[in-house]
Amino acid sequence: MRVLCVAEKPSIAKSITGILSGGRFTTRNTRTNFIKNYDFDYPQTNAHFTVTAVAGHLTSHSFHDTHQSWNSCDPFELFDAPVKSEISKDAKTMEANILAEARTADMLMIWTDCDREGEHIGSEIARVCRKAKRNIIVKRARFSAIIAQQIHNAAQHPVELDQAQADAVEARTVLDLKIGAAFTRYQTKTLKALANLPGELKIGPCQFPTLGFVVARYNDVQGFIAEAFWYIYLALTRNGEETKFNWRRGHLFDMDVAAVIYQQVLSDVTARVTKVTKKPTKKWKPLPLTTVELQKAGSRLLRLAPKKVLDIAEKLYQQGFLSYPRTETDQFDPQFDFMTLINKQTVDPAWGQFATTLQGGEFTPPRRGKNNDKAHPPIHPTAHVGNLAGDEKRVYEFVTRRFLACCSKDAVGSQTTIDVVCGGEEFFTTGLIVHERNYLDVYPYDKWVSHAVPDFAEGEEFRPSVCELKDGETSPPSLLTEADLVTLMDKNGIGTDATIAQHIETIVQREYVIERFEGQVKYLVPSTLGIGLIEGYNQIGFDKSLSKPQLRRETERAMVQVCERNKTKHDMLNQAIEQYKEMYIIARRDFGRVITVSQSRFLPYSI
DNA sequence: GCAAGGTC
Repeated sequence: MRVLCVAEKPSIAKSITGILSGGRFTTRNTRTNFIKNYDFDYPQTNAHFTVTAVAGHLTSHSFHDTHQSWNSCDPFELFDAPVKSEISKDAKTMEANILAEARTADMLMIWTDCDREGEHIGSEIARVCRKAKRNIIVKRARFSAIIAQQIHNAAQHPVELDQAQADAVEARTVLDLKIGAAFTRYQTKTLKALANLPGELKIGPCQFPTLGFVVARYNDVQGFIAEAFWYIYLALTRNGEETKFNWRRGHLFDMDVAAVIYQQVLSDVTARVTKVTKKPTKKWKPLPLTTVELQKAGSRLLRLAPKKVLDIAEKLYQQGFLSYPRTETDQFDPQFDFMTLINKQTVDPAWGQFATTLQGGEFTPPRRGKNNDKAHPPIHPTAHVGNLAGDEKRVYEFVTRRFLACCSKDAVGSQTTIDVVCGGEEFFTTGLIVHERNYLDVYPYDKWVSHAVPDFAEGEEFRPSVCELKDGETSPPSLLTEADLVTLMDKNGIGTDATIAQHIETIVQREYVIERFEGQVKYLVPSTLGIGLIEGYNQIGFDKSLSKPQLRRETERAMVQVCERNKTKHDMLNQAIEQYKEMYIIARRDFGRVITVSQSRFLPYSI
């Protein structure tokens, strides 16, 4: 029996080979530089195994010649035009490899990631192998972590490929192409005549809402009207130290009411301590690291663009320093071997000492988040490396410190709250004493510092040194940062962990969005072009405007229904296409308004 | 010449 195993990427092929072969295997090169074929015997199932890989999807989708050219048809026709799927140019040599290997194999065992895209890639691989050998047995190995026991179990008990998941991905792929092509061709043709545009106005179902978020926040900032408020401020200076008290009411927007209360307080300005509460408190250590969290942290703490952080993590992964950097999982497998990885870090001059204390008994299992993609563990260092420089060093350091922090203990402190009453009004102040820093010692990105309050006794009375009616005003929301945008996209299901950063980079490259620095912080502001497009589409009055996340969220939901077999891929495709067609028709009917809004925006092209 | 999703 000869079994051909095909993984989604070379690294997985290598890992499962190492486990299944027990380290005894031979390696053959293929015509694709980075893909190897591994051969070995697997006595457990009395089979000869060949393990290889592809690199993601093998096929790409396009229109037939009749609709390929921009002048071949009205863009609207694209919604109903047939779409063909072909092996993409880059994938030809990978296809040739698995074709050749499949010819002499009895069974194909698919080892792609256990997610929707993995199931679809599996279906692409199966199609190629059946072309080489019509009656090849097709099986799928199911595993949720690269752990010896799981990999052996998957190899010995393969299951069937899940066609429903592959169908869901197929439907989305076709849908995205049609939407992207129809709207891109239409708005480019219509608006290009107007202004001196640099090229095509490319747009797609993820680009629309991503840009929409940036414009919406910009409008919130522009349209913000500050509101005045009033509050009573109380302070006590004792032994040269000032303690500030907060008003329980926070602040009031009605000056007259605030003034009346203030007068009442002034009638008796003796403050009495009603309660002194001292309670233990903790600062929780961080959750295991996902891609989205890495990007947010990278943007906020390291000031690196999300795409840049992911590119660096990718490179460190390829060098064997980090685990796979695209993961939604924020819980470690219970069998995860923490100690071996912690041991590797004990030699580091900066955090080695801390790793040693974890080794010596301070280790505590990481917190468990709510997400598990069943394909990859949280991001962690897989080896120690001491000779990195620049941004690579900073990203590696962040991931490593985060991992060690996860394996450490929460910080422990105690919080003191002092409640006082003055003139019938309640005020309070709090103090914090940090007793054990624990994970904070290795994770300087979190701040938690003691701020003591003087000793107050219950029942104690004092005369405040300050009692004033102060005013202030509400402050505008801040412009969107990249970290904010990643959060919004993640929450609304726009893009995936692997593509969110890409989408952000795309709208910047297309000049719909401009990066604006205020000090060290980078904000995203829409360009005149970006505002013109989004406001134009919004003015048309879609309740499900293309600039809002709703339509994309519905696509995501429909995919889940297809996966659960509550909907066919044809129904999903037809229903979604009908909705986008409707948007398109309204846009075309009212596009004059888009043009009016756009014209003033487009002419002064750059900001 | 259009997208979004994989990964190199």
